[in-house]
Amino acid sequence: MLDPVSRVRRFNRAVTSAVGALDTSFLGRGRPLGAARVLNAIGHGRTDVGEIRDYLGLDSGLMSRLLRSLEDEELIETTAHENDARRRIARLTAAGKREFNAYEAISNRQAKDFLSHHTQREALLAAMDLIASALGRDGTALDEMDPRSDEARYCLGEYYAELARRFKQGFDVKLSRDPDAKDMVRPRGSFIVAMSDGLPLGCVGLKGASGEFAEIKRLWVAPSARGLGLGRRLMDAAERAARELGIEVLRLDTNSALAEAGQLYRRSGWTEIPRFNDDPYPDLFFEKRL
Amino acid sequence: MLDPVSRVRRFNRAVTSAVGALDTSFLGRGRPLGAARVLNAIGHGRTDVGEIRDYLGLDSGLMSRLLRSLEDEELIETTAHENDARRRIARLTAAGKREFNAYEAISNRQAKDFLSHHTQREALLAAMDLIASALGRDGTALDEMDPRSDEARYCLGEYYAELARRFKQGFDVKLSRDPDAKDMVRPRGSFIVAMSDGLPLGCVGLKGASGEFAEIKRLWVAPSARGLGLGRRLMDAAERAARELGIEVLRLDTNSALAEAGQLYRRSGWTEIPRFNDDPYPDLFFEKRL
DNA sequence: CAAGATTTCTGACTAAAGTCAGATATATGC
DNA sequence: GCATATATCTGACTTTAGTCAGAAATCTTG
Repeated sequence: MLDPVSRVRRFNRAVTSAVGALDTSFLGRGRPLGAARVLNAIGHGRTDVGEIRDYLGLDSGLMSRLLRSLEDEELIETTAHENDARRRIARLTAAGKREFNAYEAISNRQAKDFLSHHTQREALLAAMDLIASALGRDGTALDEMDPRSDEARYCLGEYYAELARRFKQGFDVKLSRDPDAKDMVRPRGSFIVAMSDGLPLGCVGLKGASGEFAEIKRLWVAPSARGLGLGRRLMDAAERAARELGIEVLRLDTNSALAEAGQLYRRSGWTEIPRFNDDPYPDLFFEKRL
Repeated sequence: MLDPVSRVRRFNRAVTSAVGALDTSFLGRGRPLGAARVLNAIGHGRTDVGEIRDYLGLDSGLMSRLLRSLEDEELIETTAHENDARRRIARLTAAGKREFNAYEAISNRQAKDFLSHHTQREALLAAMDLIASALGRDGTALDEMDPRSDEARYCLGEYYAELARRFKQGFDVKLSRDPDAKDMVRPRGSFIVAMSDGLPLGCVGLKGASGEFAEIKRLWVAPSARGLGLGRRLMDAAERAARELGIEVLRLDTNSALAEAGQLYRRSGWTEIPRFNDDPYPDLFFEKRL
């Protein structure tokens, strides 16, 4: 009754039948599922035919025919790739955009209906985030971004909110040494965001150009993505960026209230050093030589 | 980025591709999905051909052919139903049992692998329970059971644990008026368990034979199934059972720390009355005339 | 027991998905 | 420039799923 394996399998069954219902709803617009999937992939910005084929796992012959059928419906147009005429680029026509929007509307309404039937909205959404992250962890990509981008600012906002929750004395960015965005952009530094299917799941900043060492700042992983090794991946990526920038010494500060972070640093080759700044929040200081 | 609808859709995408992988794994044994599904349904104890057809949503012609193909492989045998020779009963042969076990082993290993890749095990399982309950709520059946059955005892254990967590002074069954199991079995009373795909999600007891009124006891809903109206359904079922048993007055006691329960009673026609017993735990008392 | 209903089976189809061996056009490396 | 690799397309298949009409056997009800 409490066996974890049966619980996972119960989840699988529940989800399989729900997904079955989801699939048939796509047939509501008089188009076979294959063609609908290709149309959606194009609508979501995948234009390269080969990329769509890989993404959907289709045979090239089948893919070709699906493209032809969408062309016959005048929903898409294909052109040759500008640098490589072997490759084809597919784009939605005006009618194709309308059709794509209709599919989007169906999906959005379904999602809304699902949510509206439940009073446990937040718990349900948190559970969905957790599972989507767990299932999609191989699909989590680390992208270098500007720390002023929407994605980065979302991560930083969540990071500050979490510090405020976890520090006894609260947290106010203005009182801490908030790094200048330019110090976390090449060529001085870097800012990396972990993105999973459009949702930011974590970040880390590399703040350079402050003399003999650079600093790791703002390491954060979304609660729904913890335990998947994402913190480690972000730190590795930041170190890689540091090496590319010719940085030899890295430092960071943290607080002993953030136990997981401290563990991560110790386990990945950082050594504790004495306080090297006067920021009021940290009480633990680390260094790593690359 | 935080839009609930996008979060639901991200979950759908993650799960659809995971389920896709799950489906193809069934093909790993060289049998089309349809036949594999029928074999599994029979293995899980569904023997009546018509029942399987309804469960899997298959056309009778298709079903018939799938049965033939499984028979050709000598994985199943069919016989006529003993009371109705039109109906057919399907059973696994020894080879069929081996094959079914192989499918079970694949599913179990997949579930185990999934869990072993994550350190957030308990959080993940809780999230899966929540979502499975939310998706499968139409499939939650209320079954009358003996309060000494495994399912009932699991529910009661969870119920006591929750009271212990939520009451400031803790909770010890021995100090409360624990009803005799016989008073919650027909013809005196009843005990109802909400089952969803093998997992007990809630319970309620109807304790009769104590004079001029019967009592509702042990109303519990699993955390993962709250907000789905299950408490209401359980109460309705208990009242229905009470009417069948000719009971005219129902009473119950509860504690103001269980706010949701109090709300439910008030909203479904119960009226508060003065204390009618000397149990140390409750501080709220209700009555309903049927 | 006759008429009608129910359950399963069979035959004759269609649609969709998927496979595979070339053909064609283009790019790349020596 | 030529051999080789790559990307897409076409034709000729097969498999799987699903539909539908009607046959055959059996049950139910008046």
